[in-house]
This record gives sequence, C-alpha cells and structure tokens, in this order.
Amino acid sequence: MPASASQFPCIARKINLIFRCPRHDFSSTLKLFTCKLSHLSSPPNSHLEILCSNGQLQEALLEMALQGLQMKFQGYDALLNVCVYQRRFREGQRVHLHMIKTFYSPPVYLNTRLIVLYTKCDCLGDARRMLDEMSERNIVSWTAMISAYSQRGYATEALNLLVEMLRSGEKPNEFTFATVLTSCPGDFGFVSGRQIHSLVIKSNYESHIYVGSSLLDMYAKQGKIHEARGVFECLPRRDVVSCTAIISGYAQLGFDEKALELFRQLLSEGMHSNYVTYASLLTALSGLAALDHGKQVHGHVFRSEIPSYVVLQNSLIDMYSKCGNLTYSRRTFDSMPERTVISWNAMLVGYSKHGMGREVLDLFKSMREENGVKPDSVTILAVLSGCSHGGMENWGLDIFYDMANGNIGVEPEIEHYGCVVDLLGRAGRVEEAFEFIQTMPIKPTAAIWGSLLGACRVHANVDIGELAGHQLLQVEPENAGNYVILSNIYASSGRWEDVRSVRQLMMENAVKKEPGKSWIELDQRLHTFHASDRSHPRREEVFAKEIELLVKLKEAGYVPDLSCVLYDVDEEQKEKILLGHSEKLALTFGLIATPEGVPIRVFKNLRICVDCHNFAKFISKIYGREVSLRDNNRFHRILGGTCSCGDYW
DNA sequence: ATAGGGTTAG
Repeated sequence: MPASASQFPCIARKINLIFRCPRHDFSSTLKLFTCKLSHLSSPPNSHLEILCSNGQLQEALLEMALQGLQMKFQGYDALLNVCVYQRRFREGQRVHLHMIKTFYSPPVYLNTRLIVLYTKCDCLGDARRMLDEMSERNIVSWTAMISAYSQRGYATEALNLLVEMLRSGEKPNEFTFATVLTSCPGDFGFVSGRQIHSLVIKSNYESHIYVGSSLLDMYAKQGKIHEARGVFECLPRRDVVSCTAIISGYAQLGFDEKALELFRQLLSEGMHSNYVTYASLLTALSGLAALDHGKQVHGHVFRSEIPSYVVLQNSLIDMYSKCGNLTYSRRTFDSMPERTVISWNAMLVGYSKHGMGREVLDLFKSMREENGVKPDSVTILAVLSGCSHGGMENWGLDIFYDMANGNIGVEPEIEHYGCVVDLLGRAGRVEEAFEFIQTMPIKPTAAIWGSLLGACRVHANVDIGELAGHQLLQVEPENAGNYVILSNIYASSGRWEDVRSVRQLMMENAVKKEPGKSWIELDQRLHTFHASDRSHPRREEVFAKEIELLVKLKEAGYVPDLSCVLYDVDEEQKEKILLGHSEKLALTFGLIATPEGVPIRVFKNLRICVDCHNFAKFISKIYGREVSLRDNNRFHRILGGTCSCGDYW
C-alpha cells in the first residue's frame, strides 16, 4: 500500500508547517516529504529514535535522562533533529549539556547540528561561540554560520567569516557561495562581488544552478544588469529561481518593458512560474501601468490556485493602484486573510498618490488600532506625503511632530524632512519651509530643494525660489526639469533677463535630460509617445487634431505657457515645441481613439509640465472628459477643469 | 547537517 501523509501524523504536521512557510515552494516540500518517507522505511533502532521520528520531544528528552551516559551518537542526532524542526532552543541546550557530559569531544557533525539549531532559533551569538570553540570544523559548520549572517542581513559578519574560513584553508563549496553572494553589497565593501565571482570561477561553480542564480542576482542588485544577463545566459539549466531572478532584476531597475518581454520569452521556452515570478512581473506591470496585463496575471494566479501568499497580494494592491484602479486595490486589501506592514504601506501609498488624504488618515488610524503590525519608515512616508497630496497639511505636521517626539517608534529620516517641506510649501508657508530646511539636522538633498522650489512656483515667491533654485542647480545641475521650474518662476514675475540667463546656464551645463515619454493603454496594447514623436503610426492624425484643439482651447481661454520652453527660439516655435510634449500627444490620441465620455488615462515617466497640466484641464472642461494622468510623482484626476492635485505637485 | 529568486518607499 502506498504511503500517504495521513498515515504519519507527525509528517503531516511538519508538511503543514512547511507549506505555511513562504520560503519553501512545492519542489522543496516534495523533496522533504520523500526524504522523510524513505527514512521511515528503514525503521529507527531505539525507543528514543522512534519518539523523535514521531516528534515527541518531551518523551524523548525523558528517555535521554534515563539512558544517562549510555547515550549514542544516533540518539543525539535524532534529538537535535527534532529540536531544529520545532525550533526548540531550551530543549536543544539541554541536549547540548548532556552531550558535553557524555563525550570529551563530540563528533563534528553533532557540533554542527548545534550550530544549525542555534542559528535557526535566531541565537547567532550561541552559534558563533559554538563555532569558535569547536576543536575541529568542517565546511558545513562554516557555511551554516555564514548563511545565518547572510540571511539576516549581517553582510559584514558574513564576509568576515568567509575571509577567516579561507585563511584557515577551508575551501568553500556550492552552498557557501550561494549564500555568501547574497551579502555582497557592491564594489564598495571590503570584499567585492567581483572578487567572489573570480573565486567561484576558480572553484568551477559558475554554472551551478544555485550559485549562478545567486551570482546573477548580486549583479542585478548592483545595477549591473548586463553582467547579470551574462551569467544567466551561461547557465546550463534554468529553473524558476534563476528565471525569476533575472526578470525581477530588470523590473527593479525600472526596465519594465524588458522584464515583460523576457517573461514572455522564457514562458514560451517552457519556464515554470510561481508566486515570486508573478510578484516580480507585477512590479514591472505597475511601472508600465498595464492594467489589462495585470488583470490577466491576477486571473491566471486565481485560476491556477496558487496559494494566496501575502507577497503576491501586496503586489496586486500596488499594481491596481498604480494603474489607477483603487477600488480593486482596496478589494484585494480587504480580502486578505493576513496582512504585513507592506500590505498596509502599499494601500496607503495608493491613496496618497491619488491625493486621497482623508482615506490615508483613516487607514493609518485602523492600522494603529490593529494588533501585530507596526508602522515603519515607509508607512510614515506614505502618510506624510498622503497628507501633502491630499491637502491635509496640519494633520501631516502633527504626525511628523508625533514622530519626532518618539511617539510612533520610527526615527525621522531625510525623506520625512522632505515631506515636511512639502507640507509647509503646499500650505503656502514658504518662509517657514525655508527656515525648516536650515534647522534640519541633515544636509538637504536635491529632492528637498526641489520641493521648496516647487512651492515657490505655486506661491510665486521669487526671492526664496531664486535661492532654492540656485542651491538646486549646484547639487543637481544635470536635471533639466529644475531649470524649467526656475524659468517658470522668473517668467511669472516678468524677469525675462533672468529667464534668459537660466536658459544660458542650462546650455552651458550641457544637460542631458531623461527623454520624456507618455503612454496610454488601449485594447491591451500600450501606445507610447516621445516628445515630438514621429514614430507612432497615427502621429499625423494626432498632430492635426492637436492644431484643431489648440484653436478651440484658446477660444476658451487657454494660453500656452511659453516659460516651459527653454530653447532660444521665437514664440511660434515655442508653441510648436509645447504641442510636441509627449503627454499632449498621448492625451490627444486618447481623445480621438476612445469613445466619448470614457475617461482618458495617460501615464508619464517624468513630472508633468505646467503647460500640459493646464492643457489637460481645458480638455476635461470642453470635452466633458475625465482625464487621469499619472506622472512620476502622483495621480492627477482632472474633471471639469479642476485637478485633484489642487494645482500643487 | 549547510544554499539561490519576491511585495511598499526612494
């Protein structure tokens, strides 16, 4: 009769446990299951071992006491095995003490089991003491300790220990490399990833599937995507993990199209996916704002009965909100049987980017009432920026001071200070924001000066704007957007001479601007427009429509904001350049390609320009269309000529 | 006995 889990309650329990542990997927569970069954087919040879294989730890400990110094290696082995499975630190210590009494010098493998036990129980200090005091070590003892450091983010300790191990003459194996590569922060550490890579090559582990995926992931995390791809292409065999690692590498570096393309390619080549693969794919789809694709993934995940892992649900919340569909985000959030701080953060960020300050505050309140989840620095960031985007300045300032007084359990970081500048700036308290920057304990970054500059544009504060602008041009001279905003400020107060000198400065600094692009999703296809685009097949039609719109909009009172153009050309040329902005092209295309009354959803990779924002407002008013525009900062929901951002962004 | 990929923010 074939064995089944129900015949072995202790195994069924263990498997249950492993299933709930997200670090394992089906294949490793299966491996464990088969290994346990084979263990059972050759029955244990003592009463103590039978108790252990049934998971009856307390009874086995009693047996240990009865046997006294007659205990054998196998008995300790079985006991420690159970302690590791059940993560029992105290009981493990008892076995440890007993073992010391029995043997003058226990065998290496038993000492190594103790290291494993202590690391799994999060007692790294005990594990390290064990390692240091062992008279004899083997590669497993070293690796278990290195792995414990790596997995908990103690990169320096892990790398130090690796160096110590190499000095002692021990050769790393595939396990050592797979784990230590996850601790290589970049070429700035005292051991670089490249050094370890060369060691990997020398040891002939480069095409090992675990080592290889760890290696490619390390390169991806350092931003060296080409090297990562190189390692991936050299792997003799691919599996879920290596495929997911390279896809998520592209996604995390913002190469969203690349990630999607590679996913499709690997899928057609027979790649298996699991929930991690889909979570990474969803990150890419969030960036692309590809709602239809995202829904497909959701449907697929639902149908294929992939267990509802929190991580995957979190990505779905994020995907829906970044695609502009907060209702689905919330539905996903509400349906979750358990939530982590990331689930809350993703939802808060969603409301925040849509400018829904009330909802942000309500959700934050529920979060604080919920047991078992603590706000972290991202939570506060989301709440503060939510208050700013949602026009709840005073609430936001209260929360900041609450945090600064230590009432929230999160230390203020530079980004939080940035949010305060935003809050004050939006409220028109520009002088106060400027003073705040000067009293901050941290050196202001480009983002902070940029935030102050933005406030000065909206509240027409030329003096502070000039100050902030010049600070900003010093820290971040390559960003063309900064010159444009400073130019906006000068232009609004008629200081044309200064407008010219800003333009001059921009030319001198040879600014390389990230090319602006906007896109719109129609019938599951993304239509992308670049500034002054000539590549889209319906580009002529779009441009003709723009000219027609311009006439209509001007009659309604639209005046092109020429200070958004910093090229030295005449006014007619400037108007033409403005019409070539990618978001206007995408918006106009949306207007002609979708039926009347349907909302137009446009996405842009940079911050939306003042003139385009104004253009969209007139479109929404004249054509009675809702325009939803996501820029790299937030959503603008434009309805009947007014925008949810309150013209502050 | 020891191992690799993941979600929010920037």
